Amino acid sequence: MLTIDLDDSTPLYLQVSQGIQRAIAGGALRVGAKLPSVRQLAGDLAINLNTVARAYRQLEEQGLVRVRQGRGARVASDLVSGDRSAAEADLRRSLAQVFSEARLAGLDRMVVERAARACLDDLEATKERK
Amino acid sequence: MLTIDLDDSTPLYLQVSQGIQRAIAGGALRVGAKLPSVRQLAGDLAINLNTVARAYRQLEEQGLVRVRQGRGARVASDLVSGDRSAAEADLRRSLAQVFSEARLAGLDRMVVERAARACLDDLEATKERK
DNA sequence: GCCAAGTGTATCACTGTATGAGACACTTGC
DNA sequence: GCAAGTGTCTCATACAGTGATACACTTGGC
Repeated sequence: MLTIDLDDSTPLYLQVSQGIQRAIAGGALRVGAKLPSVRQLAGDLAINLNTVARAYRQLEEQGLVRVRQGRGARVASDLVSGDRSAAEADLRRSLAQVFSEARLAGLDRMVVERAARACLDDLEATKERK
Repeated sequence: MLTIDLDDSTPLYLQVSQGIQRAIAGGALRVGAKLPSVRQLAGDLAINLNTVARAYRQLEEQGLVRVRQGRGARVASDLVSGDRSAAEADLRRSLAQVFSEARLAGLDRMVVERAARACLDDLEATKERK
């Protein structure tokens, strides 16, 4: 469910935390679910346990995960705090960049629209099966 | 047209190159247009000229800009090379992350859809006026 | 032809971030 | 009480980002 790409310039700890974010947003990880231990996940991904620990700490700062020494980490929420309008502004900034890159790469507007719809659908898909 | 946010963790040189990318994708900068000199832009943005130079060099590697010593930099193309299917895969990865973050921030699916459509429209807006 | 002004380039130093190795501390169950 | 499992801390290293400064190329006016 979670993969790491060493060629990607995105820091490993971010690849990990973002992967878990997506799993939570998509419903693959529900509130209360236990995350693998830092050693377990580090072993699976063939990276250092500190790197996983850092990802967990970041998720805890966002309030998505609750980490307790000796006990492991669990999903604490599927909603981060912070005001909506700021989030919407961030969303627009991100989308403007992503769409620009897609168009520069020669992707047609229709292709981009279809990809966007597909991604949104994927996100809801798992969520529905409650 | 181009702004720099020191609080944003995105490297300055990337903020610069991405801003120019967006300007090219949106049509604000047409092929052949001259970019400000590295000193000029660095002065405007209150950053080091090397940082701007690095952004220009990156844009040149992508083939979007042509830089010549002593002569300045011009927009060389509004299309980067590379195959479409890879670009589409990248697009999907990026969108999956951006949408996940938006939903975690509590944004409704409809709000996200509306933002996406608005961003796409903005992108085409300037382009039309030829 | 020369030179001043404008342009990008190269080098060096400094700082902070990312990653990893290893030791430490807490919790649980037997 | 203790062994096994869990997260945390500290230290070291490598590299990326940024800036100051000096260098090299191009153009235009004379």
